[in-house]
Amino acid sequence: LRKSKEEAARTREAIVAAASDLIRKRGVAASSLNDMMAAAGLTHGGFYRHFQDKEHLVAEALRAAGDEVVGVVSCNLHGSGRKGAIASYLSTAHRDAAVPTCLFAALGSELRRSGKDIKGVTSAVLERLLQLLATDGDGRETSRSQAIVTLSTMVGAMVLARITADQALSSEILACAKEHLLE
Amino acid sequence: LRKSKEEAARTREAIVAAASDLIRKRGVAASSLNDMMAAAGLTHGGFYRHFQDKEHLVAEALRAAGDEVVGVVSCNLHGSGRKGAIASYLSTAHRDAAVPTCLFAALGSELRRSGKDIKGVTSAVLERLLQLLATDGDGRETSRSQAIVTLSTMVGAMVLARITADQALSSEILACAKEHLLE
DNA sequence: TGTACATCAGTGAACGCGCGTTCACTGATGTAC
DNA sequence: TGTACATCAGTGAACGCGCGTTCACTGATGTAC
Repeated sequence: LRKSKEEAARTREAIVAAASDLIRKRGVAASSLNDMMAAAGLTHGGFYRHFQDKEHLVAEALRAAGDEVVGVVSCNLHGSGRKGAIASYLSTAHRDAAVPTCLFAALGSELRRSGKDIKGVTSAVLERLLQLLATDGDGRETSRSQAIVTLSTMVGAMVLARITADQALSSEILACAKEHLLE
Repeated sequence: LRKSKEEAARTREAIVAAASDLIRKRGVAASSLNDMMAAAGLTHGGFYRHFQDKEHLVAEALRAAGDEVVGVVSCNLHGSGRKGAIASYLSTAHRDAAVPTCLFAALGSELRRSGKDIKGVTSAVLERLLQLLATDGDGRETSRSQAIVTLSTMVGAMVLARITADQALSSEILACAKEHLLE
């Protein structure tokens, strides 16, 4: 049942997209090839027609997730300015999203133990995010160190808000971080 | 080869301590019972004489790790004040430690997907850390919302500093966060 | 205090399972003439 | 344009492995008398 080149390329993209979502939902280790292929509507056997091994798919999926978070933040920056982008990131909607947008908050501690290729991918995403945040919605430059602190606070607040079992504390963390970053 | 009650209790503590270290090094999922028992100098078969199942050990190990981070921060606060405690947390030594002190920075994204028992343990640790940070080294109260923002920035900066493959960027993140939090 | 027996901490083999990976196979697609 | 054949996307069974968990066993510890 060979597929046309266009169809095969679409299949590959579907696998990457499914992997990108599943990995942000469950983490890298807990996302099996079987699960990711099934999420793309395929059986596991065909995986190696598209990717060398699991690590290569993970790297591509994280690159896709990185493009997405950079795109969303960029879009929010240009649409609602620096404050709007921060408020959107620190919203309960982002905290509770079935597929978290930000791969750093979703995967941070797992990415630390990844191999060089994956670390390279996520480092590039981090650098792009910092450059984005070092401009406000109208393209004016703010300082790089301010961007670093802002992103650190955003990611840390989201990680802590998702850890706690106490809903009131979780919302309090997001609210405090938001209020502080919006001055 | 039955052991005395005291010896058995010491064994149990050793397992919890070994698990606490290994889990912060490698994460929960990547720490097998076999590895944790071996780290305590035992074989895997005896595990169920001490714990009901893996999840119960993980919960205890995280409680122990929580006690440790609360202890370290408390000690630093009383020894070198608020600024000293923050500087110590955001040091490259903490970033590169074989066994990370802070379980939130080390395990944040994995804890999010844990069961209720484990979330309860980590929530309690988070609350204790916030109460600690809401006092300075001399016992004076600062605001709770400030403690939340400070801890968010600390955890986020450590997560990001550990993710990046770029050593210069990693150190820059820690330095920026430190400078900002120390005013 | 001594003796006989029950308890149980720890060992090492075994289990069922899901993992990443491989492979023989199918049949539509792509290519050479 | 039509025909013959090579290619390869996708399927489903199979592999070796490590996982969490169970279990028969050992022999020192704890207990009853």
